[in-house]
Amino acid sequence: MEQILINNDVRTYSNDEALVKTRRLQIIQGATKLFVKKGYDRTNMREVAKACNMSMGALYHYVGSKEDVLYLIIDHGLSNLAAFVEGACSRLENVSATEAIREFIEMYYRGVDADPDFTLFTYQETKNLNPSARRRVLESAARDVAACEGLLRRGIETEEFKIDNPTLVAHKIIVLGHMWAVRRWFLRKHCTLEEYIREQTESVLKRIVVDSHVASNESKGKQDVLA
Amino acid sequence: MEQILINNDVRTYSNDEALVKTRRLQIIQGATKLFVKKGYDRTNMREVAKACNMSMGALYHYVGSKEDVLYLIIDHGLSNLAAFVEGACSRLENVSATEAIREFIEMYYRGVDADPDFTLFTYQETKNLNPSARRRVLESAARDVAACEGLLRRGIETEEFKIDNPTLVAHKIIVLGHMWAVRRWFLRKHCTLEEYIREQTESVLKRIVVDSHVASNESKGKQDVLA
Amino acid sequence: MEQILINNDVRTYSNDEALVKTRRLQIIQGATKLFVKKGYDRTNMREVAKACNMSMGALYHYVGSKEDVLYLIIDHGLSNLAAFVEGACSRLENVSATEAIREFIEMYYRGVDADPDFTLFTYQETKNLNPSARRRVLESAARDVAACEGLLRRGIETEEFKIDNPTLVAHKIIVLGHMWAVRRWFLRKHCTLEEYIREQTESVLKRIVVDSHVASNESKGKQDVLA
Amino acid sequence: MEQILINNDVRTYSNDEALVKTRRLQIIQGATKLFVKKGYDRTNMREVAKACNMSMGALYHYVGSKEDVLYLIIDHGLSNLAAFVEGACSRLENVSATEAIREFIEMYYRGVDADPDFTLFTYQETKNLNPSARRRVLESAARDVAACEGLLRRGIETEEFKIDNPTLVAHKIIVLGHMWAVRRWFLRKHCTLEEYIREQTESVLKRIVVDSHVASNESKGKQDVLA
DNA sequence: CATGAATGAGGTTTCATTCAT
DNA sequence: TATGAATGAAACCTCATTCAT
Repeated sequence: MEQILINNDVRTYSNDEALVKTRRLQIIQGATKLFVKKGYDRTNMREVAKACNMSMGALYHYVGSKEDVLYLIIDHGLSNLAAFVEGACSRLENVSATEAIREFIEMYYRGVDADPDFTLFTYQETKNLNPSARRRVLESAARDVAACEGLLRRGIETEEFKIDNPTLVAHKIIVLGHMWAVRRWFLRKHCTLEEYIREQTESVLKRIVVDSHVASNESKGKQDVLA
Repeated sequence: MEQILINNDVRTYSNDEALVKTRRLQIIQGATKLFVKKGYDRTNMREVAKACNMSMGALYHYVGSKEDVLYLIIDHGLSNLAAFVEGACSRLENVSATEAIREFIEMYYRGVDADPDFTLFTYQETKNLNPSARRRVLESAARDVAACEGLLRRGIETEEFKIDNPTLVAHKIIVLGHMWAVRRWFLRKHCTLEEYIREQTESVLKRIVVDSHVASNESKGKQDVLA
Repeated sequence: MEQILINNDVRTYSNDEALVKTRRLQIIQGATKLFVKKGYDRTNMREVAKACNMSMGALYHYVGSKEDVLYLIIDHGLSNLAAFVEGACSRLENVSATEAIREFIEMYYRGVDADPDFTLFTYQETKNLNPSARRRVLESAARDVAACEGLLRRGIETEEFKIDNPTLVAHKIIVLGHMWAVRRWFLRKHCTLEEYIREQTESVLKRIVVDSHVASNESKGKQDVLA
Repeated sequence: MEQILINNDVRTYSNDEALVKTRRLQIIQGATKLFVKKGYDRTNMREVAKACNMSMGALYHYVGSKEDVLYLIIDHGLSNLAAFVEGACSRLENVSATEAIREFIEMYYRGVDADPDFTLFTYQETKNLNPSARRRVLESAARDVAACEGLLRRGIETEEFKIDNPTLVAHKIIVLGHMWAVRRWFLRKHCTLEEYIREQTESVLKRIVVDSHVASNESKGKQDVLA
């Protein structure tokens, strides 16, 4: 009888961790494309195996179930995005709040754009996850909002910003980033990523920067608006 | 040869149009709840029939396939929302552009809130529609944006607004409305619909109203912010 | 509670015999066309009702089941053909055996041609009848052969014919008549009914007429062959 | 995208051609018996699977649909019969036309007798095939007739035969072969295959052989008739 | 006598998962 | 470690028949 191992909450029959990692990446890449194109439920494991250049048996060596594949994909995407966010925040500790928001938006939106399928995917398939996995996704999403909110609150403390409900503003920043992926079919026809980033950035700053600070940022802001 | 009647591109075996309408509404109401909760693919037709208080046979009297149910739901929701939008726009012909945008946002967001399941649903299940039905959904979504864009352009002509890319702004107004439904699980915890509407309204207006007009609207705007 | 009546082995709720007859003819005509085109099993009762200009309820007033419809069709066709055969035989009592066979073939083949759908139908759908109805069909078919065989035996007795196995010859005459309907798709392209009848007639007679009689029929036979 | 392999226009999920061949033969044998006994439409796939000693899933590994099973059966039977016919014709190139027809009839009828279910089947179920498969069946049937007609025309050229409409005669030879299978229920009671073959052979030859040749074949012909 | 809406058993087909090789 | 044939439960959909109107 073969030994059953659990690695990262997902079953495998292999105890070669490096191999498991490699194969699972292979699975994530193959399956994401399919799931995004056809939807999770409309894709069967034969197709997944094919897209990963594996046999069905091999697939089930590194994964315990179809839902595990979904979980791996989402887990992978969330980690990537979380790394983006963490990296951004740590690098923004020493700039002005205004500049931090500017940079955060730019980085987050570029992070979404780097793997738009993943973002679209979370909007469409999160409901198919089991409750605990779903909670993880939602918590992760909330974490992004919280990170952004942290920057906003810093600006409030330094009196650069005046915001009634920073959570709401942070949330808006985040979801408008997601929309760049989710509404690609529409936005692609009407603007570039750079335009989109500038529009959301200026819009947010105009809403939150207190008047006395506007003056100091005027030159840069004006350039953007006039560009 | 086969006795197949079509209403609205959806097959029925009945000639009684009123009955078809009633039963289909029954189906739409029963199925939407289920589909939103479990997802379209995870819900089977036996469950749908039960939720509609019908037998399977009766269900298939008024509907040709499972996908038809999806189509009916989306068609119904789009019609409702389109009616909202049209109604709004016709009533806003004689007010100032600023006031029109205020009212449009209020009405659209309340429209979304009236049936949040439907909006969430379109974000999750549109991909399961056949190409022609999917096109209809996307066109309808584009129509909402266009309606809003029309109001913005009116403001530009009257020089109330100054906007670089009105399509982009209109799109933002619309999707932030959708987000009220899609991200309910988050937003419910942090604000009411009224707050959400006010936040997006003020944010947008601050971005687009030209300075000389800000003065004239100042009293009202201040009230909002301070409320 | 309505009275249940049986008429001709088939259930009806009506006791107006004339009406039953009319409606059933209506059913036979409507259903035969459909059954021949799509096959008995592929045709549903909704389609049958439509083809008969009846509601489903009306259909079931005059017929107890779908199989009853099949039974009525086959019964009707067999009666017609049996009448043909009986009529033919009675009119042929006083002619020479050779002439009788000539006329029998002509009449039988024309009988088949008068309703080719029915003959095709019996070859395709007899197996769908219940055992007792199926036995009736087979017996009826055997009766046709027996009638023809009777004419052949008459010729043997009068020494017009010399036949080893009259049953076999009679059977051939009958099935070649059926083939005119069953293989219509092929024969239509290569001959007319008249040619077909002449070919089978001459072929049979050449096989069975004793030499001394050939002389007496020579003039007519030659004409046919040379025609 | 989907891993669907096609062999012979019929879907399979297996790459192992030999296995596919084996399993399909298994399916053909199991299903033919059932389809002939109960009819195609009255037989369900569960029964087919059981008759083939397979699970439903295994069945659908080697076949894409129920209609595919029908198609495989008919394709298999047609190939067998075509091989018979081709073999016969090639071996008959160097014999007299009379002898060729004798042998052709013998071989064709024995070919029908080797798998009478198949012939009966084509008469009953061809209509259930999709148009393109149906055309193949009809073309194949026409090919048999054409092969026979070729032999007849050879006899006409060598002046062994005199025939007005060789197509019609060839057609008769073929369908009377089919009738041995289709009307087994009748013929079995009245003659053996050998008698049936002799009867049709003599009948045909008497019809087509020109008088001067009859003499030369007289001895053999007489033997046959008297046997 | 006539209607056609309703029923629900049973049909075909798919697919996640296992296991012998 | 790797393969892919096999399983069978469960999905969608049809349709003969009944019965309230």
